[in-house]
Amino acid sequence: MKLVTWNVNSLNVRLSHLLRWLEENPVDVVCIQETKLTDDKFPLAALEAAGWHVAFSGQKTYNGVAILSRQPLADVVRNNPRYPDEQQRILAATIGDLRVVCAYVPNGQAVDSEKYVYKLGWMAALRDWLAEELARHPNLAVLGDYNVAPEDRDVHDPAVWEGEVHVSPRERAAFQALLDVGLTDSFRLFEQPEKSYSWWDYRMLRFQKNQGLRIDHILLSQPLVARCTACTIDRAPRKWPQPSDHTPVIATLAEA
DNA sequence: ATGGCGCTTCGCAAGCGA
Repeated sequence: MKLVTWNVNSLNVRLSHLLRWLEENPVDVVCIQETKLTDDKFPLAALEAAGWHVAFSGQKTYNGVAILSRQPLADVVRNNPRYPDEQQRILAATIGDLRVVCAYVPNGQAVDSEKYVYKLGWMAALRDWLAEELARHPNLAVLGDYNVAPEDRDVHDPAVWEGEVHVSPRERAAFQALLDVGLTDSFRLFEQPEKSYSWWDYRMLRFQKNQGLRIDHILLSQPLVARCTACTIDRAPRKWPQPSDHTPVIATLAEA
């Protein structure tokens, strides 16, 4: 089965991209970030017509997350129960024998800004909650836009980015703390092309020059690591007209 | 050093993203 994470940067604008990509790519679970839609505006009918079970949690203008699944979703949880948050950034659901968490980690804006402090606190609370989720659900997959490039090889030019938001030592430590509860970055289980990224700035021809960051990740608990046979980034939709600045990341799991 | 682009909104400029 295939699990996907994709920050669509407005589901309103990108619905046609999403539907096209889903037609071209037979997958089972899709975690979406930055829907930027209140729940009353969510395109539920279009996605159900395409054969998806859907859970979503949105707000006006910013953030918003959704999970699409070929199988029914159960035990849907909005937000981190340990961290009251007006911003809609987390959705969890049980799908078959998997517990799936869709996460949109705060951007952080600039190191030491108010938003950066929020990001670090938010990630620490996520870690605490994921430790509990993992105890309840050994088959845990956490997919999302983490807004952290874990290592220098995930950054097109580490010298330019040194100390900046997305790569700062405290953000990388907060990301490592997520792994330390018992999760693994599935992308690095496998040989990967050099200069693999999942986001490129719209400006300055960053995509054409492949000057990006790898900030969208699929983290797997140990039993799922044992089942994981591939993790890839699909750059194709970034080349379509009016693309999201992020591109899908796909993990493949063998049946238990 | 700056801005470049794109999306959003009680739009016509500004906040935010990354």
